[in-house]
Amino acid sequence: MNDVKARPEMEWVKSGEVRISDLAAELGLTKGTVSRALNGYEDISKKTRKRVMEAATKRGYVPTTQARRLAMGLTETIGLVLPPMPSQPVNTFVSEFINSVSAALHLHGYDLLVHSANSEESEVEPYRRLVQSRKVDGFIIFRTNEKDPRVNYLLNEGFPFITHGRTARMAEHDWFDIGGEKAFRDATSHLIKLGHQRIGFVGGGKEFFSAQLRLKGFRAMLEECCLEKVPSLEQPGDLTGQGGEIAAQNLLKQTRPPTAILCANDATALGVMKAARELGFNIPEELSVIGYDGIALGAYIDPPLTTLTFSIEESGKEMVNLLMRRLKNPDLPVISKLASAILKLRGSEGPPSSIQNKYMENCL
Amino acid sequence: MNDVKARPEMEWVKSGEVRISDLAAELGLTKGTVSRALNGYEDISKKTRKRVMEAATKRGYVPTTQARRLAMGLTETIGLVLPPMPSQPVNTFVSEFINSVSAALHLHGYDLLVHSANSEESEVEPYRRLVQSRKVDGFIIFRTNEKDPRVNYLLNEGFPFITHGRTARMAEHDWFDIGGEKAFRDATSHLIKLGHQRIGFVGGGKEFFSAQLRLKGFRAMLEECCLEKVPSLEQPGDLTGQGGEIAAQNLLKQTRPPTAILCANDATALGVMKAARELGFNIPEELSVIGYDGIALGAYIDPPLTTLTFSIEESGKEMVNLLMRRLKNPDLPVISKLASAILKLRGSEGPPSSIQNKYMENCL
DNA sequence: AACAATACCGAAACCGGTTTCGAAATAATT
DNA sequence: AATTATTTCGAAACCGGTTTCGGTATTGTT
Repeated sequence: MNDVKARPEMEWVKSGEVRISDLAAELGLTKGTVSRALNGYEDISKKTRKRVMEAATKRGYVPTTQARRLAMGLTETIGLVLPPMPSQPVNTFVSEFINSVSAALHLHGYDLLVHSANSEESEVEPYRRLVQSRKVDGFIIFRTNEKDPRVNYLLNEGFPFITHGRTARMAEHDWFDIGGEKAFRDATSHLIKLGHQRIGFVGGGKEFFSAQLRLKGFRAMLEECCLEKVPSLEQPGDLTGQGGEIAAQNLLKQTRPPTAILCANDATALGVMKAARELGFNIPEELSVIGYDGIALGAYIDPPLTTLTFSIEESGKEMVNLLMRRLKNPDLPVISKLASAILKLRGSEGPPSSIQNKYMENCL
Repeated sequence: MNDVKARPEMEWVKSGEVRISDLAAELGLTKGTVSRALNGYEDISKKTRKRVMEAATKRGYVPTTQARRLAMGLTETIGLVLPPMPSQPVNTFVSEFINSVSAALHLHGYDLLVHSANSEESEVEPYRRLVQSRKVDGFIIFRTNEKDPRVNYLLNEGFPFITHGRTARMAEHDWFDIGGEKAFRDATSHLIKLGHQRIGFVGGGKEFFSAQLRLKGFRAMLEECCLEKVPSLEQPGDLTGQGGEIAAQNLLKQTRPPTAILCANDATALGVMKAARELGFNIPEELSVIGYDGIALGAYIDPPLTTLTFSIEESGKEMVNLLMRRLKNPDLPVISKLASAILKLRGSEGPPSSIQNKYMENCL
């Protein structure tokens, strides 16, 4: 019907127009034989294999993915569902993560299907759809909650996935996480050594298990250093900049505000810094702030944000490896990997203006 | 082989296990009939259609995507190739964009395939692979260059795509862009009205056509206001924070540094602000800075970044609409949409410390 | 030289759908 | 009642590959 190709300067053959049957006909073979020749079966003579290979490259034959996948009964595709965006406007983590996951998957011949979650429907709906229509072989889940419906659904379904972050059912599924406890112990220790005694904490909501672990590390180090635990210094957050703002206001408007604030992630820290500035606190002279994630833009703000971090690229690579292992052998026992974050000092923390370390002297 | 399902609490049937042939057998029909019944063909009696529909929902039948797509000869998938990341660490634009595109595609029943570009190979290689293996029906391209190899390749191939940003061959392909000329005219005018006379500009590299247009708008407004064009005040950039830093140093170390700097995008602006601070310039008192993109985090830095912006969500939606139109009818004439950015004042600009507006008086 | 073993390839089924075509059954027309 | 038009569905081809199975040709054995 459309023989009007209408692009005269196109000289070389349009690629992707040659099918396996064309190759077969051209070579006087059947498509089965051609297929086996290309896929390295042993029952093909070196001579014909060579003929087939050469013809394939010469004609630019590339198998149609859809057909191959249908025949082989797999999709070679991994799904990644973006959490509803409005809740996390300030986040380069996502794109950096997508990039690393996509690159890692590509090494295994897999594609990445990115799906956006509609905030009006249930959280598991996108997963259900992708599973039912068999569009993916597995999932990469991040921002996991302690009790995560997505995890529940996929576990129930027996569908492969790996989470970024631990969950209440972490013994039943593969996961990758960064040791938030240890990280926050380190960060807290660092602040205490600088002389801070009233340290605030902005969390990530009870539902985020990993964020809870950060709180745990914070508390543990406080106790270890004999600093009293002040409930009002622990504020809930939601891993967003806005949540950080609100929490910071709650902290800094107190009669005895903290001299330092630890944040469950960098986005929160940005919000905290914004609120602190608006309330007239100088950072880091009057208030130290430490974040978590190591997003690249943290280096570009004033002052540069001190943060706890683990290479996002590494994370993606690691998760993909674990997931590939699972896909190759679904019956393997559950595996997990806990990476340790490092404290990246950049300038948003320092000694408090007035150092009163009597507690420390008593204790350490 | 694995009859050890090992999940006793799983009561309801695992979804996705029923094929169209199962349905057909159960109903005493052929799969062809079932298929037509489900897809609304007119040659099916209402009675059997109802039977089929009910059986389908009852058994939870969902067609296997791969098979359907193979049969229909389309992939219902759009490709998006991420540019190499190292060059743009500070950028939430990407994830926001992916999110909006993905959501918009979903409304049309399309999936988004995100591919990462390997910086070691040619820029078009990922596109070539996706085209040849027939994994996608079309592309969404962003960060287009004036002479864009990707555009050349796809045009030559006759493969559907839409660009975010104009190119030298914009008359030959669909595109969506934001009117950078007009936007920078507005921003420049705004600065001039505030009293600025020495205004710097940090560009996005000659290869980024849209960035060039922003420069054009800047120059046009300067001329319109009878301000002399100072070549040393126009610095090249690369749309990254680092590029912004370098450019800012070049600008601010001059004997007569500018009192305001316009940046080709927000990432650049962040770099400029960083360098300015390090050189001891107060923003906005001693230096006004204006960016372009409207990334959300701009609101969370100090001072909040004034920027030119157009809804990223709108952009994604608009581009998807144009692309869908193209896919439905490849022979339609080229179409394009130019949206206009708005100047979002947030605080990183203000009047210069010493106002000397003799030029303006002469001219306006 | 007769027979068994091996190498090599063709034929056909299959993956799970869609779509065309024609035949049978039913309804409408004369 | 015979003929024609419609409705409704079955049969089969098709999309483009992969994989199993069986049958020649070729080689190896005695």
